[in-house]
Amino acid sequence: MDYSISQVAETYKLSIHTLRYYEKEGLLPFVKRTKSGIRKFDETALDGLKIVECLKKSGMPLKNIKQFLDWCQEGNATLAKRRDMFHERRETVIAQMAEMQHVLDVINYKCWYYETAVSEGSKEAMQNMEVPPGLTHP
Amino acid sequence: MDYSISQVAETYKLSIHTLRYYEKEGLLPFVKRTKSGIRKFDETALDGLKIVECLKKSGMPLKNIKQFLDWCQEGNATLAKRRDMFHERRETVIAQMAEMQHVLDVINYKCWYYETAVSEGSKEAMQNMEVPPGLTHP
DNA sequence: GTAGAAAGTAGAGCTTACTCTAGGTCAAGC
DNA sequence: GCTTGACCTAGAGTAAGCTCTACTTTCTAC
Repeated sequence: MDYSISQVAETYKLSIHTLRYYEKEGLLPFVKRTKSGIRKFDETALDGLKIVECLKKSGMPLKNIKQFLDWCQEGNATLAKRRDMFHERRETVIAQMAEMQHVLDVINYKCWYYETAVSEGSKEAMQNMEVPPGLTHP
Repeated sequence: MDYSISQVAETYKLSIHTLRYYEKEGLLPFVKRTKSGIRKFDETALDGLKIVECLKKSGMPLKNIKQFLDWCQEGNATLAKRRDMFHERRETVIAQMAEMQHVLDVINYKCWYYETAVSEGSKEAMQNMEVPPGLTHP
């Protein structure tokens, strides 16, 4: 079953412009065309798009995602590169999640702080910027 | 104790340019100056920078961070707005962490896939784009 | 008091990732 | 066969977040 660009845009919450841009940048090598030039997305093309989206969400720049897709086209010779890339991605994502947990700790503290400040009324000028030690880097 | 812009840049892994840019954008309202115009960062200024960094890492655009800092300057009248902002931030960060876990699941699958593909040698043309169902959105 | 490092300003330039416009083509329904 | 809507391309424009340049001033050490 094939999908049109507008159906894919709808499903993946990307604009049609963005999908065309991705293809121009070499991020959608599996998208085919009808004889009259209209794009058709089959399951392989959609799986490719899913990987692009996944890598993008992992914080990878589009040009590196294109690099990966180029390796895919080159066949088995690049298997080790691709494996190493996913290992590196895994480390990056794990580090990001740890950082996000840290950010969440600070935000939770701030939520508590402002809940207290609001419920106590405007007791004193609360212009506080403090963060408990251990919740931030240095 | 006060710190110079270069010490702060070093400690927080930001460029001097970036710190000056942040100040210009109103993101560092607690930074003071010597009589000759040289910036000095005290504990309050550093706490302010920590919050900016935290909000930035949470994915908040700089102009919204500035909005928050403006509210801080306005005093108690904005306490509820600030509380609501941190609640909204918390929801966003929690959603992002869930999404990152999902991304990590896909990457872990890909790590396994490529480890297998590499160790089995170039058995067949592995140009696979597949992702197990349930690991991606639609 | 002078060299050189480090600070300052204003403003131009860059990168990434879109986003939009103009103008043309194609397919389906009347 | 003609309208209408979805598709196409090429290329210009935009927003965010830096990053750099040019030039001046200030601080530190000899």
